Amino acid sequence: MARLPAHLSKAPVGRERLSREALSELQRERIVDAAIEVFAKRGYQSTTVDNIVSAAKIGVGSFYAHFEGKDDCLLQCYVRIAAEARERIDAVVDPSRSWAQQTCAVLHELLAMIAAEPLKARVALLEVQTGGTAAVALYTASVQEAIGFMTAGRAAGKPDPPPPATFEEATVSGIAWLLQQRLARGELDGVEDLFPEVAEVVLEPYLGAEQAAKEIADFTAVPVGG
Amino acid sequence: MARLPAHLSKAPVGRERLSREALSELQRERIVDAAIEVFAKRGYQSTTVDNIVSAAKIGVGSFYAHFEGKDDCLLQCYVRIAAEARERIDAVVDPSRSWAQQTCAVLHELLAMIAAEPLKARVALLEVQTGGTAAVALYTASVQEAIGFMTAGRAAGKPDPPPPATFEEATVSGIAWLLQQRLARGELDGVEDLFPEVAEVVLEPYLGAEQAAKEIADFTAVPVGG
Amino acid sequence: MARLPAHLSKAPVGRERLSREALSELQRERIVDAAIEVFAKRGYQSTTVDNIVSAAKIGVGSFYAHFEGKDDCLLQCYVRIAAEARERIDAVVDPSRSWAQQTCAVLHELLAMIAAEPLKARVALLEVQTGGTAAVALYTASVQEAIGFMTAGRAAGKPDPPPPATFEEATVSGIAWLLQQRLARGELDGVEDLFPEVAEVVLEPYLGAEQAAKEIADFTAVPVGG
Amino acid sequence: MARLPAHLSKAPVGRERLSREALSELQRERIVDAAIEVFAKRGYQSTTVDNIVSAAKIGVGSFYAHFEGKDDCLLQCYVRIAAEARERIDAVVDPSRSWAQQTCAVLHELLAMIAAEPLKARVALLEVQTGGTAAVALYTASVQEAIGFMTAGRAAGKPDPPPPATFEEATVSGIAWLLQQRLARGELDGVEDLFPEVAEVVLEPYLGAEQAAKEIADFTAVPVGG
DNA sequence: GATGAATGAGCATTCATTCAT
DNA sequence: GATGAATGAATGCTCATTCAT
Repeated sequence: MARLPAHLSKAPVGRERLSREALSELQRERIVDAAIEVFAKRGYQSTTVDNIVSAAKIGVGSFYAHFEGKDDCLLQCYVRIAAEARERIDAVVDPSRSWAQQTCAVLHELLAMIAAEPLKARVALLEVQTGGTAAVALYTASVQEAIGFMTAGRAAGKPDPPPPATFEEATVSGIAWLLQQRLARGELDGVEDLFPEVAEVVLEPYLGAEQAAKEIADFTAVPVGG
Repeated sequence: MARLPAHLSKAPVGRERLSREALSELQRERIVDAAIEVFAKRGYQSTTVDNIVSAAKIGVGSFYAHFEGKDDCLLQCYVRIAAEARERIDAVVDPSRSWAQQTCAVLHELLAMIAAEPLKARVALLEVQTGGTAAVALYTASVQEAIGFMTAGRAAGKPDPPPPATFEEATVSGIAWLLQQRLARGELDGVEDLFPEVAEVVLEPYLGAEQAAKEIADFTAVPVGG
Repeated sequence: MARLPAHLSKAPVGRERLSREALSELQRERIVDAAIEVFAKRGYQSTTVDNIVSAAKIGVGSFYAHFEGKDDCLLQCYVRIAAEARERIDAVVDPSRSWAQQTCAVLHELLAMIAAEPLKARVALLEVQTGGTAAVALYTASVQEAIGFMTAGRAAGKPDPPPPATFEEATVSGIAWLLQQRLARGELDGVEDLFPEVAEVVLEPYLGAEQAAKEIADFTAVPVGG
Repeated sequence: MARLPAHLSKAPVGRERLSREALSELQRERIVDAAIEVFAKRGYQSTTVDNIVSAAKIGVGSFYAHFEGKDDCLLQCYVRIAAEARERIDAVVDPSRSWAQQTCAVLHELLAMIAAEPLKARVALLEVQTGGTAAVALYTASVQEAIGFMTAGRAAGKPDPPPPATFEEATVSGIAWLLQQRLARGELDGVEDLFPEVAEVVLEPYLGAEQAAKEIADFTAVPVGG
């Protein structure tokens, strides 16, 4: 079937239902894509609504039809990136495998995503910090989730003595920071090569150096957890 | 009492020397004090020069006589806080003692400072991040210095196997982040109680769990390293 | 009456074409009109953007949508006035007639314009001088053009001996100044009566007193060169 | 007698009278000198009081002790330059000589002064125009005086027919303009070489080309009117 | 008399947001 | 639904002027 121009495509009723609901959603996606790029390149604070609007090739009015304002747009960018990341990570984590292998898979995928889409990473890790209370809250929630996941390692590794209560928080934060710094400095090449180190930092306290190294080696042998 | 010529009217000789040169410096200090509070309470980005000026009870002109602009003001706030921190830490670190004890002293003093002056901590750890390139560079330098200090632990503890290359970076960043989060959430009570945990996170990888615990216990017994 | 879709609501076909493109141009004209008046009445230097904005009854933002700043606004005022003047002069000059008659026509029209629109004259002759390099350059170019036109009189009149090289420059400048002074002093009444004198000052050196007087009399008899 | 430092020189009563009155006057001269240079180099409008104060190496307070404000300072600069010019011209004009020779002497000295002190010329001819009503009025008065002097040529030359009423105004203005333009463009080299042309423009209408050339030649032979 | 720190009104400019078309 | 012209509050900053020392 030939592709019709958008303003004529509404005719078929089934299509219509789709149009109303999803056409708008499609447009929003387009804007979010453009916004992510602009936020990443100019920084949140010095991005103007006009910058986004120009990049997305829409009118200002359309922007405000989709977002409550600049804050909200950043929020939605974050939500989108987080959802994508979540999806990719879920696709890669095999719940039947050990916590250590799952952790390796998560970390590996995380680094792969950052390497593949540094602009998104920059928005999700860096710019979100300057986007006001709501954005920071969302980010913090993600960090908390990661902390939760990591804390499961205590059950898995039964470390003796157990690390202090704040250990997971410090570690997750530390890794997030590490990645931010690389992004801020533009040192993106080889982000993936950080995997062994990062994995070691996470696993060692639970499993001990020897076992941690073994798990990492195992994972590296068959990366996607297959 | 007869009015004396200006240059004679200030009895104590020392006072006069102070006048021109240092009176201005005193004023700058006053403004920096006010600015720190405002930056901490409103956030750097949403602080206006006028906010600072009102808080410091000076005219706008005076502000610009002391600072090149808002950026420069934040910079000077950071420099001031960093210098103070450096001074306090130097006062507390006894170079004749072991690396572990020195580290404990640094961490303990750091937490004490944060607990005592959370506003300054917030500016130095949080707001400085959104203050433009120069401010971030300064902050990064401080972090690097801390990383350098921590790396000295490798020689002290001779851990086998040694932690990965990025370990120190991740740990320093992690702790900075941890503290930032508490500050951001306003969870300041008990910041000092974090000392044992934080110290453990730092010492354990170099000294092992047992020895780390011992050092912390030793330090806690005679805090200021006396 | 039923509400029509926007693109049909403007009955005359020609109107629609005008809309987007020219409506903005129309607005700019309105602002320029207002700006000319304000510049003339307050002087360029002590005119604020706000003065213009108030006079034009627009928002500040609209001003900056049309002009790069105050400088640019003056520039555009000058360009507009110069274009109008050029148009009127072209309409009045008959290239088939003698240089002397053309010169009379130019001078006469010039004086008529000044008499009719003293505010524009004031901006074009006076305020433009204080409007920065670009504005002065434009003005200087106009003066040079006038000098070029006048120099053609050497071929027409074959004066013996010829006037000195700087004669035309001094004369054009002198007349410009004369008119400026009258404008500055507000002595605008009867500017047109200056025509015989001004024309004599210009023509005499090329044609001699007698012939100059004759040409002026001829012109005055049938002003618009008909 | 040895020169004492200024603050000790008041002792002798006679000196004291001088001090009070003239010391202040001397200071004012120094400031005016500095101000002329600054006005000439930066333009009146973009000169700040601070610029002048720095150049004159005085405090702001002293500036306001001598001048009512920036306007007044320009005014006094103009007055000073005009007085100097007047003095130099008076020194060079021999009232016993013919009007033509006196005119030559005036014009020659004028050009010499401009060549010798272009900064002063720039202030007196250019910057004074942007210095507000009072300054312009003063300048206009000078021009009027020159017009008066020139009009005396009518009696001297008995031109037939006499030039139009505005002739002198146009000529004086034209020459002033000519010189301004050279100053504005920085084309100062050879300003003195303009003398023959300028003199011809002024003399010719009264004396006719032949006689004018003769007077100029006579003057050039023995320049200073001796 | 001289100083310069302090003042704050005033300015040009930006940009998030609205709304008529 | 989409557009973008118009808005105007808000901001950072300058500089003429004052006044306590």
